[in-house]
Amino acid sequence: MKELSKKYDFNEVEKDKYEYWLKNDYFKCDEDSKKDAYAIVLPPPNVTGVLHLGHAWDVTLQDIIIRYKKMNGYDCLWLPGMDHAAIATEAKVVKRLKDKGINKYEYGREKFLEACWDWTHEHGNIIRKQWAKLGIALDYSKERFTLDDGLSKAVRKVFVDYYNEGLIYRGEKIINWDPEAKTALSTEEVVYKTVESAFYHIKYKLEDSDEYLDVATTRPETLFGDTAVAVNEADERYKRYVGKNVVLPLMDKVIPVITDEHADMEKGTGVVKITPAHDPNDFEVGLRHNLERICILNDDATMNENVPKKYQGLSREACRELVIKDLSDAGLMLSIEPITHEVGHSERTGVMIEPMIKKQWFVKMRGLADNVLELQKNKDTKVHFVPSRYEKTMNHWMEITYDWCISRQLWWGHRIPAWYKGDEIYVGMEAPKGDGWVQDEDVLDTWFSSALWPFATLGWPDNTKLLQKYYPNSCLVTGYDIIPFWVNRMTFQGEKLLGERPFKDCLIHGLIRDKQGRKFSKSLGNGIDPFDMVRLYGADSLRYYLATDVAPGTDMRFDEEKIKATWNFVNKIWNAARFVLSNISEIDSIDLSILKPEDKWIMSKFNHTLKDVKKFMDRYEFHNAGKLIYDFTWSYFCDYYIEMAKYSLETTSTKSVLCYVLTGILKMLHPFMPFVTEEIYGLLPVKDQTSIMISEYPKYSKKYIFEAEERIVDDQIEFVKSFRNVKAENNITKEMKVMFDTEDDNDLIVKLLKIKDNIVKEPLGMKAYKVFSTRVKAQIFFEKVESEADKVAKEIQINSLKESIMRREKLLANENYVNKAPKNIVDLDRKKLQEEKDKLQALLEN
RNA sequence: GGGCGUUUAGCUCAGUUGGUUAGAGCAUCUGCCUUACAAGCAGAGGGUCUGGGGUUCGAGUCCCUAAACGCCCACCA
Repeated sequence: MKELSKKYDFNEVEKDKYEYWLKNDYFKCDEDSKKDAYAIVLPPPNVTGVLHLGHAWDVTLQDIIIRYKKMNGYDCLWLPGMDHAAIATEAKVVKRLKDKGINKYEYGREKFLEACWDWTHEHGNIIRKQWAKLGIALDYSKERFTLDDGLSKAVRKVFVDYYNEGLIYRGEKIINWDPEAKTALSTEEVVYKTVESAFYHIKYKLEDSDEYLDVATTRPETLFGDTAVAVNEADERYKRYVGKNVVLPLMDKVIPVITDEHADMEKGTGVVKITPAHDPNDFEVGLRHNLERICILNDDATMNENVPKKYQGLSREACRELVIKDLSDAGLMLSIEPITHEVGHSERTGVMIEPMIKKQWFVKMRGLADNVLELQKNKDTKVHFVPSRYEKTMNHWMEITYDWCISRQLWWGHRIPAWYKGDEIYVGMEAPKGDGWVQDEDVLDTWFSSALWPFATLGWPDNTKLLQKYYPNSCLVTGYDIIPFWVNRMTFQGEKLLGERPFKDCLIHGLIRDKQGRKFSKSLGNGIDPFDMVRLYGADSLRYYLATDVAPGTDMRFDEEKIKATWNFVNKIWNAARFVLSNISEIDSIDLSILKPEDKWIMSKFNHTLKDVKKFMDRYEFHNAGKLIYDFTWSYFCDYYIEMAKYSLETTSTKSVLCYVLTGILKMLHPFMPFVTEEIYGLLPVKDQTSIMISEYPKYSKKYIFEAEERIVDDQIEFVKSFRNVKAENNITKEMKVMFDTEDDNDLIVKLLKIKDNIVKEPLGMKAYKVFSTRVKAQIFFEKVESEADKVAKEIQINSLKESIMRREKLLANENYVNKAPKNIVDLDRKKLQEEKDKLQALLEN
């Protein structure tokens, strides 16, 4: 038998396990098997970088589900993959090339894409190694990439079909422009930040008059694009100006004063400048009044040729300063009122978003979203969120959603399958026949392809075996921050294209923060590399910590001390196993036909625990399941059963129970700690499989519930605890004499108390002090000289007992309580009352 | 401006459908090298559950209300 190290050595244990699992194909699904299917698609990490703690958390939860379901007899598919992350990866590659002195546009589309593929392969390999470190059971034979041929085909199919159905259209609208990445964005890719700014009150003089309108704006530099000034029709203050013209400051130009519902009498001065090309509301106003749209910005947010020469080429910031100065110099600036307000920034590049009018491709959302809302009304068709409150996040989005701008002015991504020839347009799976067709330069939003992930990875649009068996997926696991980007879109796409929800359950977790509750960020330098934690404490410790620290859906504050504590737990298991293994090496079967009371006790406890653990596992409440296993293992099994077992190690039942329960613990723990459980399982003399991964999850068995023995041993333990307490408080040493008086067989108590050598038969003197219990019908006497402090302590104890007795008597005298409360609760109170009375009696006698 | 979450021991977190005197880990204090584990064992102290009101025999748990912190959504010129 292999000599096990005293201290748990995760390096030794985790070495080679992953390769072993892979080699034996334990991670592979079997689409031909008759077993029920259980499928999860991995949220594909961006190939932008490497995995962080959030990923580790996300994949650990999924691995726990997969391993648990596998052990429960399901044919499991866990499909891995990565996301090409169009804008994010493109930004990284642009920067890498720039560092080498290469400009993207001079480099050319083809070579640039090669550089992107290089980047993808590099980071893909790193990510695969990281997955292996964490021990996650991914079926690599099914691995996909959001930009591979299959996904590309699916993307084109959706695009073409939607186009033909009128669900995808090309149009000129105000979109969110990222002047850094020089691309359009969707509303989800815009994050609002509070910015210090000001309301600039500007004089718009009436034509041929000294009168003026006070126009307030936060963006004075956009006045060059103004084509009207609007007031509300009902606004008495401005009625007389309607239909007249005002002179646009700094421009030799007049624009009309119009009435429009958009002008709110309550807001500002009630006069609003209309810039149809740079504001979504103004765009609508412009449509209603047929106003000219003057774009005043270049794609990099510098001023273009539509502004006066002196401002051309300036950045929007520089232009604003100059405009303010020029307005002030001209006496046209009425006042500057400082404010803070929310301004949209690009989620990726961080720069301020410029609303611009552009021709882009859109998905018409209303119908698609309504379909989801309809299906969410029925429990058989809805996506079940865990925790359920996140359903509201999705539904709200479905209610307010806008048409989705899907075209991106990038190169890295799925190129839009549209071709142009003059005014003609062709949308199709392949390039049209004939000369002169030019393909659309743009690519699609990266989320357009990832929205198809739950089914395109299974072969859709072909009706494959995989698709039939594993769609809808059983569960999706992701963070709440991804709901708007991804979960929502997978849902409407799956439901539209396949007529069914993409996954039955959606397990949502939170974000990981640092110990002060701050987000991890590069600028704070508070980032934690999960693989540093793996190096320090092992993957099992990190996994158990991540899976059990918080309840589903809530944020986690990262605490390295807790990973350390988890290592202690693993070490505890390791040593318990060491003890068990060294005592059961010769058994070749498990014989539970004859059991001692303590055997029955631990068997009962094990079965109760198992039942609850399964309940929690099925509900994705891994923090509850983990806690139960922890308590059972440490308290019941290690602290009591193993201690009791030490006195009957030669007995067959003891050996069998030790082996049986240890096996059960390993199996319950395996989804959380795959490495150490696999190691110990491999050393067991009796087991059902070669690998714990493919072994069967323990089954709850009523046969091994022994209520009577459970209660007897519980009572004995209770007695042991109270005497240990007295023993500690009175410094009872090994040498002190005690007398143990019992009616029943309470040998166990003597053993657990380790007082065998202290016991004397003859009665002790008059100063004997007594510990006793009615439950086990036993008393212990020992000599004690009562100090003043003891007397005080005793007095306090007596008083609190009296109080408790009074409280309980009053409660039991309350008819309302006795009649309305459940019987078992009331009975418990009665029992408790009697015990308190006995205890009081004993104290008074001492 | 809407919506959501959090607030429980010194710290980080649990706490099922309301039901014994609210739990865990870490930290603290006391005593132990007891032949699996001193990163361990045996004990102890420490919270009235953010404040206020209500429902109930009974509230950390349900309802109303206030506050602090955080998040999401929203075109405030």
